[in-house]
Amino acid sequence: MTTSSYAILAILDLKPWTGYELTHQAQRSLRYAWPKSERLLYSEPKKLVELGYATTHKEQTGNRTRNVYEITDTGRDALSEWTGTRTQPPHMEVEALLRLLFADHGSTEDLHRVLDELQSDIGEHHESIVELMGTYLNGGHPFPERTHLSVLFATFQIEMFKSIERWIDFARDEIDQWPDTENLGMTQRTEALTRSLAHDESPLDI
Amino acid sequence: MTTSSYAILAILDLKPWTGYELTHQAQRSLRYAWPKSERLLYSEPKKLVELGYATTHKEQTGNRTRNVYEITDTGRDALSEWTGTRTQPPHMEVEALLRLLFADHGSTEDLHRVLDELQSDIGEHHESIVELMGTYLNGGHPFPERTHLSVLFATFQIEMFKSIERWIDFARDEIDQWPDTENLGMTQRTEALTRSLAHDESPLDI
DNA sequence: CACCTACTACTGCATCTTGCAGTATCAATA
DNA sequence: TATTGATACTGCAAGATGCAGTAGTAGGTG
Repeated sequence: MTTSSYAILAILDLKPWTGYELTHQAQRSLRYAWPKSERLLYSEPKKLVELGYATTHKEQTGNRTRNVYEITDTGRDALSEWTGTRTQPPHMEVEALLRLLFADHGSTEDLHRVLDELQSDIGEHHESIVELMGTYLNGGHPFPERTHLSVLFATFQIEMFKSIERWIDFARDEIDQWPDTENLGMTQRTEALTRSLAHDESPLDI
Repeated sequence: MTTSSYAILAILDLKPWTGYELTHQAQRSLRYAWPKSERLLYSEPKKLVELGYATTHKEQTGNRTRNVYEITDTGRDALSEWTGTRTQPPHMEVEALLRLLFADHGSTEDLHRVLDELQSDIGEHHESIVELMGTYLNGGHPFPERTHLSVLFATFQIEMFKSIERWIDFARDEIDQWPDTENLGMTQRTEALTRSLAHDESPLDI
């Protein structure tokens, strides 16, 4: 059982789903906490059935069959046990930052493009979560009794997106001061920044 | 060539390294932008050699051999080409948020423990990057001419860590208002939060 | 001087995960 | 009637991780 298995098991605990529904529900609801590929999401419920944590049966719609999955009591026990285990540390991959670290291979224009791309990726997610909150306000939550959890979760997302967008603006201003990407080293500005970071101050507030 | 391959190639461009040094340098410097396992980091330079992007030779220290890798001109060309490709969107896995989303399986104490664990994980990283900035101030950067890049990168980290820590405090206050984790749904507080999020306001500022 | 520990320096293997291609049905619209 | 887009998956190759295992070296202790 991986964390992904428990994630699927938790969704399965809400109600029975077909593989297709489960996969797409997982992509929608877990996208910002635990993003997993469609392929994996299709495989997980099969594993749960093998372990006795879920049951499956085929449903017919005309000429097509769908696999319906349902959680078992053993599955619910497994979920409760998971609650007691240690939470894994966050894992964040940001290719834009990787490219920033090695920006001396390209021009400042290249680096600006990287920031533009990051901004547009974050912007999309940002917009769609703001929209989602609009639908919650109109009673659009699929499991209304769980709204308090979804909304607290959403505050995290919005905070992150806003922070990243603020940082992008800050980084753009900084890079605009650079004559080039290479060999600047410890400039006066960089030293001021380093000093404030070493005192654990937020340089964006200055 | 994956993004991880280019990451290793970029580090190889700084100077020749042994597999061991390369692996550990990559873990230190990429931990917050592109975290990869030791195992992968050992495999990547071999792939680079196969592709002609690096050369390798054995060095002897007594009875032990070490593999030294060096970038080739073809490798440098590959790096330049990479600069022109689209940056991948960020990918963030936060198990603590997954557990928050399904917190109705456990108690508010369980949820508080999850937040404590997140805080301690983030806190460790936060501390170590503040310390790192202290060493930069004392000329401790291994490639001084690249300090401007490392420091701008560090501003991102510190901003993220501070945001997450602020959010943890906010979430703790919110959860303390909950009589339980289950079936609260759209409470008055949650509705106020949802409303401010739907207007793209930061609820933490209120 | 032998012993122990911690670090150096990797490799193999099972398992997890992704991306892509492929297959086929169904419903709505033009 | 044809076509598009959504439904409903599966197989396979390749990327990535975790863990165990192997073995040499340097430094300090008793």
